Amino acid sequence: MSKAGQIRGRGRPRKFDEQVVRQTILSVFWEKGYAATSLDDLSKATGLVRPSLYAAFGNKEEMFLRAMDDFVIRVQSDLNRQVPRDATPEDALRIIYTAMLEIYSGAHAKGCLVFSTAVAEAPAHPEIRARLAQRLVQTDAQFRRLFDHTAPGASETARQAAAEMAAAVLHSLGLRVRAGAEPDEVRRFIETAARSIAAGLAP
Amino acid sequence: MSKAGQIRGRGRPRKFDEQVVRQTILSVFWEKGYAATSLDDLSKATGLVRPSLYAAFGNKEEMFLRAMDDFVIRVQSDLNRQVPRDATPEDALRIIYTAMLEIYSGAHAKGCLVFSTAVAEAPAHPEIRARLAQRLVQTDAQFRRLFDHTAPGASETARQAAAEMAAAVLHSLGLRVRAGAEPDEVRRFIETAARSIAAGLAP
DNA sequence: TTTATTTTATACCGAATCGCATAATAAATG
DNA sequence: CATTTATTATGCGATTCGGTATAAAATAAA
Repeated sequence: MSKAGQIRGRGRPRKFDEQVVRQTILSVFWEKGYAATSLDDLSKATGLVRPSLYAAFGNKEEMFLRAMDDFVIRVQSDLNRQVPRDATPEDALRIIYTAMLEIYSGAHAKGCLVFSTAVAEAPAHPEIRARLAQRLVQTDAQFRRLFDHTAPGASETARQAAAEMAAAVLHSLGLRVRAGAEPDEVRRFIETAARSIAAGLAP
Repeated sequence: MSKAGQIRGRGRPRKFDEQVVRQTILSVFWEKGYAATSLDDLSKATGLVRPSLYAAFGNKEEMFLRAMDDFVIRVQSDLNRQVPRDATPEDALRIIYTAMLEIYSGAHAKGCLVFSTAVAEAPAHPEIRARLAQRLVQTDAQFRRLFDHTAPGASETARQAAAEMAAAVLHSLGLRVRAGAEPDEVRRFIETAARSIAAGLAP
């Protein structure tokens, strides 16, 4: 309860910033994965003692679900900032994939919190699986909207096919970075993928 | 040591079949993931007591590495059995993806042991990461060879691009099944993917 | 000041973890 | 039969795990 933070409540004031702590939790899960992250890890990283973490964010799974949300928010805002409205499909894909490569190749964390970390926990945690499934359909839909906008001349089936291929490339991108692929190698992969997906929209 | 099994050694004979136990270990890791699988789980499933597991297969990470190998062997033999030598690229992709969907949609286990489970452990376990990376390049190379054989008329860059796209679709396939996508939905994804990749090889 | 409320700090719980040390057992070998 | 070797069975040990109970501290409201 009382996560508003706006109005100072009645009792003892918190000595932490909820947004900062959420970003810290995200970074720990991102770096170490779900199972390998202990509540002690989170406690040490955030400076909050375990009962405070529970009171503020619930149990470990709820913390991870929040981290997934925060991860998606960060990615989306990054993409919205970088992708111009009037790009060609090929350029848009190049920009998106390059931005994702940047995100996936962070200082410590490697790969995607959703496509590489959440995926492993999906069988055991229905909530995580549901969120992952939701993310997959949203990604398909976003690419679909991108192509509806940037390649309105292409057929509907072509746009749908391109969207699914574009999503597949994104999934593969996360995997390749997580596996430690060389950045140059990944950039080449991005280039050929953008080109061949766009080719399916041209004629 | 003494894994040959061919000649009965000197000491007390094993009362388990190594191949059977390896398949059991694979199925447990496949179903529950790496971190969520305890040595007790493996012990119960195999009927072997923990020290016997250690003596025969090493520690948990070594067991998982073996499971990865066994998984790949099973997949490869399945594909070799199903993919005809003279198929078109489109048919070959359809057959391969459909077979993989079948494998990924097993009774209990859902998804790919390599692309969904090993991926999560890659940051913490260099050996697993190395094997995952190796698997990625081998998959690319296999699709490349497939297209070299089934679409010799296409340009080299077209074949290479198609191979990388085909691998990306495979990675995405594992994710979608793991996330609980409906089989019909996945089959439709397979169909459009096979078609659009093959289209890039035709002209 | 007194009371109510919220957060923090300390300490603890029971369960589960991996790995191993040791002893009992079963076969081959001399 | 005695010895050697390999496997199995028992059990522990030290640690870590997620989660919580309880008390101390800090602020607002009465």
